Amino acid sequence: MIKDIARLAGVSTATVSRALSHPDRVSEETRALVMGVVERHGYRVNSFARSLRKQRAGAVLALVPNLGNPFFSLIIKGIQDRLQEAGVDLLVADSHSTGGAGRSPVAHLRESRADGLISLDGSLPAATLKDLVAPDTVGKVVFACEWPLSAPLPSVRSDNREGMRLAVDHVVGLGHRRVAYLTGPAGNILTDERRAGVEAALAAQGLSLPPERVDGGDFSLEAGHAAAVRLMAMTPRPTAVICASDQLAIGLISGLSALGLSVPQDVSVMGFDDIASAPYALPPLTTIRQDRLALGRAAADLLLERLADPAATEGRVLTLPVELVLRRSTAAPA
Amino acid sequence: MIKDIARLAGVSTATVSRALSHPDRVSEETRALVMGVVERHGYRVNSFARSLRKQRAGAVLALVPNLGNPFFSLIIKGIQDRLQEAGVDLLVADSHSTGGAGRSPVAHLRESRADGLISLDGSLPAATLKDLVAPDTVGKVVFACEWPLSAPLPSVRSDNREGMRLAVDHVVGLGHRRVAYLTGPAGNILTDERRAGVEAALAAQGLSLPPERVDGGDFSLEAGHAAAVRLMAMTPRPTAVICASDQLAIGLISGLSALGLSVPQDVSVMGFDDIASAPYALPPLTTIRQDRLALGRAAADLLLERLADPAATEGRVLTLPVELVLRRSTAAPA
DNA sequence: TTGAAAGCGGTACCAG
DNA sequence: CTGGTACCGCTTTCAA
Repeated sequence: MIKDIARLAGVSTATVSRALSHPDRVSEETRALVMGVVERHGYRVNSFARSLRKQRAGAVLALVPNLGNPFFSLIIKGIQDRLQEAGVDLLVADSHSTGGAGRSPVAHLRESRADGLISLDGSLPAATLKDLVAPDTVGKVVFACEWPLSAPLPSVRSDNREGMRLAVDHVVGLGHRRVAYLTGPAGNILTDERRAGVEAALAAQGLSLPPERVDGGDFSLEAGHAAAVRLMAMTPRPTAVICASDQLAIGLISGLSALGLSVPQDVSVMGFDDIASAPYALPPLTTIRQDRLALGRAAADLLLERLADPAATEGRVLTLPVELVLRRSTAAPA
Repeated sequence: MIKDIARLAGVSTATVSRALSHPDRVSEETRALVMGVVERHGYRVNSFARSLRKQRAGAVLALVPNLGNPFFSLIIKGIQDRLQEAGVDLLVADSHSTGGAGRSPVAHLRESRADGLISLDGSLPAATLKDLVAPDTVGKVVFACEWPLSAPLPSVRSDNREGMRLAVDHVVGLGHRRVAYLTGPAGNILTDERRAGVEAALAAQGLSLPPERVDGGDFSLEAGHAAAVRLMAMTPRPTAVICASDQLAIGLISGLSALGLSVPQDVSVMGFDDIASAPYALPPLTTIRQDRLALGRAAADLLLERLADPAATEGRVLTLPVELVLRRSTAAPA
């Protein structure tokens, strides 16, 4: 194809290639000539041929725990925005729907379909993780939002502990003493971090988090809804519940409402994330905001930098600030 | 690379290639021999070289109006699930964040980065649309959820009109006579379809939808929230509001609540979509369910079929059934 | 069943 | 600044 352009322009293929990829290495007139022909024929370089020759895909893979989970959409958008600026394509895959023919996500790297990988899943199977830290892949991987405890790979994350400190200080400041915690899925790093954050902040206030005041088990609406009955059956009841996610909080409020209880009159509820619907919950949800768009962006940025210079980004961890967003779901205890 | 394997196995590269791609065209023992070496060295084919030779990318591009909008996540997941089964990769791009260097999404097709395109955006710029119906691309494109009115391209969609008929019949059956409609963004095909559906169904009941009883303007939570004041300022007030999306409905309920009004006692509210949080809204939202996962799946399926046989899928339109989901946000008028 | 070899469409080195 | 050309890694005739 480039041959056709070369012939039509009366130059060599090398010149066409240069005119397209290194405009400055070609004389003004030649460039105009070539570009004219290119334009007129709607010529586009074949990305395989180019990739094969340059040994890079021009694409990056994002690995998402569950593509159907709306929580990730903004992170993905952040990633895509940044990649697009760099002229890099974004491939997405679901880390849970096990690669059809059992293909590990790392296959994309090894088959050079992608130059790098951003994982939003910190709980990858040990085998996959092992593949990721292999010498030929370790320089191409970055984590976003979650991260694996067992390997010191570069990552971008929100300041989960600080977020929970903000949450605890807020409800304790309101006068709550019995605060319950709705946690995420076992084995998840965010679950661990946030819980540790809650415990530490509570301890700093001279309070504790007895295990029976911890419920939940995943980040979902359902889990939050289901926890309401159990939490309210306790005596004495907790007067405030901090949730590991907004979904959990919204589910909880729904469950509480089904019990005839209202927020924040009967219980205060806090979320974590500040998802789009948090301001429209009833009552509007007090929560900890993490900037998912910025997180995605930063992760893409980090990966791009890592691909360019693996050594410089070795083990780099970026912790993004979080913020307390006061709305109406918390109040002083009755 | 394949050369190394060939050398190590003591066979030709052709044989290695065959053992990998057409195991049946190679003797049992040769295959075992080759596979052994492949296994031992963790060899993976280079996808560019293969793509370059076979002239196909093994990837498909999904074009999303706004990657950050959680509404699309389930559709994307459906697409990805189906593609994965077929061993095809999924690239995603945002149709609104105009391709960095102004690259049209069609560039992916022309540069053979993707074999096909699934657009979730029915309102593509005229120029893009023109590119899509060009002879060399028209056989590679399919629409999902939305579709362009000006070009008869294959598409998968929900039965929007029937959905609105269900909604209208439900509220009218409850005894409502003054029903308002919260509509989507102007120029959007779903906006048009759904509104037409509402009008037709209302007409069939001997009722009408005067323009002043139409509000909204996009599918968002914000728009729903903002509409509450205006809707409630009307005299006489509408007793039921049908919304073009669940987001709109949830925003509306929030706005209503800020006004001291409650649903469904003061007003009945219906949504459309049945998003994950609909059952957890306060009150749980009565809505029209569209199966976004199935929709994505079907779209991927259709594209795969179209790539295999463009003629057979010419202008094909798949309309997926929708369903009324009764919850608590609707009741007989006071 | 297997091997030799011709590309697939570009890129970049090396001369000129 | 431009052209000739080897080569990126794999697939697929064509012959043997």
